[in-house]
Amino acid sequence: MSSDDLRATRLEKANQLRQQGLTPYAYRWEVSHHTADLQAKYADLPAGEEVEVDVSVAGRVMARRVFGKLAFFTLQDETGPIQLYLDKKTIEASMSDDVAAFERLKQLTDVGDILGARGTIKRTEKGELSVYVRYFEILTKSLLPLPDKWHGLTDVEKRYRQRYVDLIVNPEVRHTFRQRALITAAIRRFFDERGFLEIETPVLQTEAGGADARPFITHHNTLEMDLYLRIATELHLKRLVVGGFERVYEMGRIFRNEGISTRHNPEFTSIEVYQAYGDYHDMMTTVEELITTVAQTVLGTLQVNYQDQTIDLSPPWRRITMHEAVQEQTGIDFGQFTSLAEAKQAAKAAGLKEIEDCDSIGRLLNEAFEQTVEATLIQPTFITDYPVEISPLAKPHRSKPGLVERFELFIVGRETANGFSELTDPIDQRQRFEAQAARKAAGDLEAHDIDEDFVTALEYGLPPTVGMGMGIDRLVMLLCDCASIRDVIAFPLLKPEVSSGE
RNA sequence: GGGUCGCUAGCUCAGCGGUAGAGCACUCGGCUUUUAACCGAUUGGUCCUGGGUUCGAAUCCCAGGCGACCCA
Repeated sequence: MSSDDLRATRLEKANQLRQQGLTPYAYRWEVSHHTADLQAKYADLPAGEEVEVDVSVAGRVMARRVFGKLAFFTLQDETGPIQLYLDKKTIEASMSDDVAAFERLKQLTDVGDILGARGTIKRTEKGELSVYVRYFEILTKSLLPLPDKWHGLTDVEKRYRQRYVDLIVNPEVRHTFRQRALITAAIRRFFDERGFLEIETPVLQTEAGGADARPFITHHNTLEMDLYLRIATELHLKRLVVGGFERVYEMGRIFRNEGISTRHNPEFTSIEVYQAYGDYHDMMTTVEELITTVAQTVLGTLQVNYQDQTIDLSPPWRRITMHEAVQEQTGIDFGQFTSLAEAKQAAKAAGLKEIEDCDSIGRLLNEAFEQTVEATLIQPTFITDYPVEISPLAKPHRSKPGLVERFELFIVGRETANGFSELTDPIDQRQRFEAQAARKAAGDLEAHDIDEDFVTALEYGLPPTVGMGMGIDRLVMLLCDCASIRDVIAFPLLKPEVSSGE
């Protein structure tokens, strides 16, 4: 039967319900229990026994097993399944003013319908905990068939395009998004308990900044001006620290106009945290505490299984400078070079590729790091002390010229967090911005102009401050063992399907 | 951006140059202890789109679309 025929059949059933004086789209149902609560409460009820309690459940029919005068439905609510035991005699006795009740179950309900059911608790002789139904209502008539009850929905594209179907039939998907909510709640609790204030900053901005990334452009009609969607929350949160909030954070959506992959979605969730009077050493400890607290709260363990690898989150995590890490992998000490040409020669000799565009030793070092070190950082590792050229908002290192006080946290070869002692010198900041603006003028689409107002804010005085940004999606991927960022974003960006005939 | 693979019934898939198939779902009949219920019967198609080759294309070729994976 074709899709249209299946739908027509169910529409006809909805009409028949109306003819019986019933609505296929009810208004409410009094729920007394979730199925998981019942499963837990009556876990020890022996097969064949009934408990004379009144319970009321509601959910979606996932399976129907109908006999002549007896039927078993599998009902699924948010917490999971329970069986409905529907027996003709009992239903006819308890719904005596509704003679068509049992026939309605057989003829007018389908897999996919939302049902409400009241009755007692009974474990069947075959051992399945059931609601022994005395009264039921069809609360919502479903017009479309669910995927194959055994194979489910496996087509990845369909799962993302119709996430609601994915959620109905794949319990592990519901679990992932529940875990995600627990993770974000635990993160907020962590910072709230430490005196941080969550403050929301603008998504629409006249100038994007705070990161190297291409922004999305949108348009304000009455102002007749283009606006950018934010690529970071950094510059506004630091303004708040200038204003006197000593501990602030924001968890929210960031938009970057770049490609899509298993690790990139154009809109993603980050948290940025700023703490006055601290430095990057303090923040590394905080990040360590944050992630271990979240893992312990949500997973109950610090041994995380990710894609067949075991990640040990037990602190303390390894801390190693970028120079040391690169030297470990390549044997090259980038600190010894006095000229770029000399450094490039050594890099080429070590087999590094595509280094022609690097216009400084610092960028070359970073390239060497990305090519040789990043993928090896499986267990949590803080890489510290980055070149100033790639860190335009970080404070110069207190003892190492050319470097800044910055760290990045790597887990399973992925950048998971990025933090630094914030640059508080407005004159230095202006010069760094000018260098970025020059790159933009030279055609770098990820570079941005000087944020004059931010420099002004720094001139009023930013206390010594440490900041940190972390990708929430990647953390959820790690803790939920998801290979693709699309598995932790409910509605990932997809190209529209082109329907023929348009 | 490059490479590999996929797209056939509502779902999961087979068919790979000669009449478009199976299981599940749906529809009808039977059935008071099933849980992938079972038994019997029926129904269901833009084979992703557009060209080309051929007597004949779901199948071979070209281009395009969407997606997955790997690489950059």
